[in-house]
Formats: sequence, C-alpha cells, structure tokens
Amino acid sequence: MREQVFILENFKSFEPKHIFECGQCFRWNVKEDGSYTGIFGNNILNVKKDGNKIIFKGICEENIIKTCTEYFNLDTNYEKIKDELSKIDDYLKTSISYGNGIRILKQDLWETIISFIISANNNIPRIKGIIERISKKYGNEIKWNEESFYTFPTVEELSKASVQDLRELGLGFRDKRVYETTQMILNKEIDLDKIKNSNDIEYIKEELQKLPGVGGKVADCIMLFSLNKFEVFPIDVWVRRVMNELYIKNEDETKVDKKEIAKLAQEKYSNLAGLAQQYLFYWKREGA
DNA sequence: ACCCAGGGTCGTC
DNA sequence: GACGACCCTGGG
Repeated sequence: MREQVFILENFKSFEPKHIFECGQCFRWNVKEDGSYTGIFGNNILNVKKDGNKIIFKGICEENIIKTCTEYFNLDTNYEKIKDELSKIDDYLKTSISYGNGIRILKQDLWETIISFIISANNNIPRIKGIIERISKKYGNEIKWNEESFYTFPTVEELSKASVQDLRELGLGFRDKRVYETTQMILNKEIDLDKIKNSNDIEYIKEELQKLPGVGGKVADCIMLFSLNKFEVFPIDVWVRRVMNELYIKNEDETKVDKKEIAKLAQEKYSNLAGLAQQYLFYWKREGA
C-alpha cells in the first residue's frame, strides 16, 4: 500500500487533541509536533493541524478521502450541533468552547465492544496499554516509515487467546469477559451485522448487554462511539460528578441515582445527549 | 510503605 | 434493588 495525503482547508470543528483525547478512542498517540498517529482497521494515519489546514497522511486500504470522511464523520455539521447545544445553558456553552473541536468517530463495532469491556473500573493509560498488547500479540503488523503498527485482531484472531493468555496481557478480572464475549460473537450467538443494520436503540442495547462485561454504560459507549447514536448518554464517574455539581448538588455524588441523571440528560439534551456528555466529560476530565 | 481511584459489571443477599 | 468484590497500575 502506498502513502496517500488528504488536506482539508478552512474546515471548522476539528481539533486533533479534542478528538483523540476526549476518551472515545484508545489507539491514537500524540507526537512531538502535536500531530496524532493512530491505527484503525488496516489504515494507519497521521493527523496534523497546521494553521487553517488539516493534513491527513498515511496508508489506507481504500481512498483516503473516503476513509477519513467516514471515520471522522466529516459530513456531520458540528457548527449546527454546537449552536443548538449552546442555547441550552451556560454550563454547556462553556464546556463546548473548551472542547470546540471534538468530533465523534465512527469506530469499528467489534473493536469498540472489546475496548469498552476493558474500560470497566479502569483508567485510560492502562486501557491503552492492554489494547496495544492485545494488538501486538494477536493482530497483524503494518509498517509505515520504519515504524511498526499492529491492527486490532479480528474475532477469529482474538478467539485463539485463552483466558489465561488474556490474564497474562494484564486484563485482570476482565479476561473471562473478553474471552466469553469473543466466543459468543464468533459463534454468531450475537450477530454484529444485524446490530449494525438496526435503527432500534432498545433492541441494540438489549443485544449488546447479552455480552459478558457489557452493562448499561458500556453499551451506551459502544452505541455512541461506534454506531454514532447521538441520543444515548453514557454515565461514568466523571459525568456523574459533573452532572451532580452543575444541577443536582447532592453532597455525596456516589449516592445520586443513575436514573435521575439519565432523566435529567434526556430532558435537557434530548437527541444530542451523547454529544453533550462528551463535551462535559472532556471539560471535567481536562481539569476545568 | 500505604492507600486510593480509575469511562462498571457481576454475583449475592 | 442495594452492596461489596474484583486485577492492576499510576499518583498522592
């Protein structure tokens, strides 16, 4: 595969740091020049913002423009979305100005399922390390500019890992969950194509939660970061914290019922709840 | 050295 | 429906 380049000029709502560090993805790493390099599918890409230009460079299986347009949701109008969300209240307005260049990626369903099973009661640096080790052991090597990258393993490739193998890669108690989920998908007990082709949120969430290690929050993340269901609202410790601070004001945030937060999010943010969640998450986590 | 918390889920009461 | 356990690692 040869290297391709794609340059966007004067494109609004695109900031690599915001996109890659808002917690939706785990395989993008910053370089010294502020650009990010990552691997998705069999594509390796470097994304650099230079003045009014966004430069995509790398090796893609297909046309780089098509690949980037899909992966970065370039056809989605974030200006319009941000305008709409900014009107809701000043908290959201502030969080949006903080993470103004966030875009939700369209990531591979299978990879996103496994990644977020690993995310349970875990921290981002460790999650990234685990996924990298899984890819190095069970994925395939692709070289670009003398550097080696490893694809995330396919279902078949990862199915060769035993529970013990996974434990040795540092998954901890998530080893069994990843193993069983992989087997269920391999055996077509859960049909990922059927999920991809469905528009029924309730059906999708129900199906995803049949997988070991996938509860409500992980299912929401999968739906948001892979299937781009912008109306779902994943509630993790950070979002619980910020929602309590801003609106609920309970003295003990751990006592706040998730249902109360979900209801509030639905009322306030409605069909853009997932995006609101992402701006709030990034704002809170980056130390606002 | 010790303790705590991290993009939660699961089994048990 | 609440409650504690759970692998492991970086940071206080």
